[in-house]
Amino acid sequence: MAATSQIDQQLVAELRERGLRVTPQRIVIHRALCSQSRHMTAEQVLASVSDVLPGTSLPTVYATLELLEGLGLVRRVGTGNGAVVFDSRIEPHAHTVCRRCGAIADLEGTAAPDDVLNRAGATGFVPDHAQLVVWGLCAACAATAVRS
Amino acid sequence: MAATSQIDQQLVAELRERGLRVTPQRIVIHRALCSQSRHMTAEQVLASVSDVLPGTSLPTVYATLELLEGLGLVRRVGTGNGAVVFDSRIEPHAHTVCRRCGAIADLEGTAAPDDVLNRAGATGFVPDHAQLVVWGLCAACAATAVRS
DNA sequence: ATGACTGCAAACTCTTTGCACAACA
DNA sequence: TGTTGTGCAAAGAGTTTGCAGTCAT
Repeated sequence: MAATSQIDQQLVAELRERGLRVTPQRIVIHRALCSQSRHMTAEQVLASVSDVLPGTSLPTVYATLELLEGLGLVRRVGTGNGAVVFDSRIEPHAHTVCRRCGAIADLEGTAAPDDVLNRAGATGFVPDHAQLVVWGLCAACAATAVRS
Repeated sequence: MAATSQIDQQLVAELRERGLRVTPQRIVIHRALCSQSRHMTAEQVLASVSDVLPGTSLPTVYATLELLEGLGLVRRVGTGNGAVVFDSRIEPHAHTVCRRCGAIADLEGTAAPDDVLNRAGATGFVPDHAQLVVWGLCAACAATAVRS
């Protein structure tokens, strides 16, 4: 694991600070999430990681994703159609999900309103993150749907 | 299926209009979702339905929930922690999900901003529904967390 | 040296599918 | 009466668990 990039350094610092071990798998999985196009499933992470670190197993991927989520370096996005993807973008942003093909895309410049967090807090709930998912048809699927 | 309530009538009308059959299972499953406390899992729906209609099967519950979702009478809410629940409230409203105990609650008076739908539409995406989920700790879990 | 982490295999949960029977229209 | 819908059983996908060996510290 040479060529310690800035991305890696952040992870290593977080791990060291908590007395957790720095392993090649954790480095590579974190890199995969940060560098690849976003919204990766566990399977996609494994595929990406396997190029660099053959033999890596799916249980390790899941364990590491859970760890990274706990460190706040990765977000889990659940769409409700059964798909769960992991996103390395921490800043609040919405996602669009196509009902037909399942494609997930970022929606830039759309944060969940503070209003919602405040309202949640008023009920005694302690919010830490808001996730906004927009359902519908992506441009490609909408085009074919019209034709039918 | 006597005692046709207003809830039932809406379902029957929708089914008839599309040439679909009106079956006891569909009536009872729809009633369960509308009358019970909200956010039911498929298993919970089955349990509730089984009191009235013993022998009802899980595949039928899933098929009917999918049908009702297609009719717009029920919403599927995916939280990302693996739980998928069904909600009979159609009006836009947010949900809070507890990271610790998994409890799901409604957040009144919080619709996803039109802004988001407009922005999604600007990308060619055809939105039909926005789902807003707030992650954090529910009041009960937050209280015990502080204590530790 | 020692204890945490990984890999393998298997188990587990949730959901869907195939097919024969039943029942709505 | 003709299909559509249901129930049963089994398959399928995705994720988690147990355990032995390995590796970071």
